[in-house]
Amino acid sequence: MKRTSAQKQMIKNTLKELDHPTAAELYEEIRKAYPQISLGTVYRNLNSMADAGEILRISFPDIPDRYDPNIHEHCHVACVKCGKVFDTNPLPQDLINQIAEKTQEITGVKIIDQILFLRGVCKECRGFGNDED
Amino acid sequence: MKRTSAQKQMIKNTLKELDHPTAAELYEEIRKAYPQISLGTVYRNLNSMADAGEILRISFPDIPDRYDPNIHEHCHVACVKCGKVFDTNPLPQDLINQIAEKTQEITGVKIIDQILFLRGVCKECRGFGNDED
DNA sequence: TATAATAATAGTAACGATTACTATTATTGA
DNA sequence: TCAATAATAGTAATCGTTACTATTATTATA
Repeated sequence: MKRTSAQKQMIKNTLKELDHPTAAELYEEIRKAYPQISLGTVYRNLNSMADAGEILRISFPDIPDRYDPNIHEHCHVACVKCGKVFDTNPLPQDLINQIAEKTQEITGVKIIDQILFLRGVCKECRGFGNDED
Repeated sequence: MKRTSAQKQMIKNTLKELDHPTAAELYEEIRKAYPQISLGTVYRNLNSMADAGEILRISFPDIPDRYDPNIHEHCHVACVKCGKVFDTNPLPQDLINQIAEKTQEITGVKIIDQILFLRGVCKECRGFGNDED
């Protein structure tokens, strides 16, 4: 049967404090208060929470996975320069669903997951607007 | 200045023969005719072609990148079981563009790339329809 | 409350995709 | 023909993540 642990709680709490952290970022943050925590423990707990649907795993190519305690958010943007991930909250999910349905017809692949996957350059990395807009 | 090479040509040709191959799959196929080719050479050429916009790199999380000589295709589905990638050709790109534009407003991230990222289970892996539909 | 069964952990090794490095080979402009 | 230098082959290294294993800690129950 499932058991609690101090580590699990720390991971949950720290996840809420940081903004879309990677496993490594969580690890480093928790280590400040609890140096003996293991990176494997962070991954194991993140995985089980994600599998249980308690948190969201955000997987973009080329950058480490990031995690989100807000499971209602379903679309993110990643900055190609710093790798930071942003919410895109009021997003027309219906449009994405439409596309998925059509795709299923065309390809015969039974769709179980759709993620619109946006990449760009964030304000910070653009130097607050002095670049090309 | 840029130079030609037999390897580069083989990679280009084999890319057209296979269906959305990975670098490793290309490597294995080319090795049949030219055993001394190096995996690094395959990667290097795929990268330079992709950077030059001559081919498309398809990056899904958890599976190795796949490559497509059809640069007009912009949306793919991947099977979560076998990792195969499928085209979804007549796809409403405008919808995706709409979403991207709205996202740029909300987040301030200047969007440079949008990929709708569909995952599912392909016909083959579903056993030709004897599974749940 | 003590204890036995066994989740969960820490620490480290392994993995797989990709990139980096380096000595060698091959293309090409002169 | 040949010198300059892209491109290569082969191998080592990297990085995010998972696997492994001995140890620790939780919890149901005696």
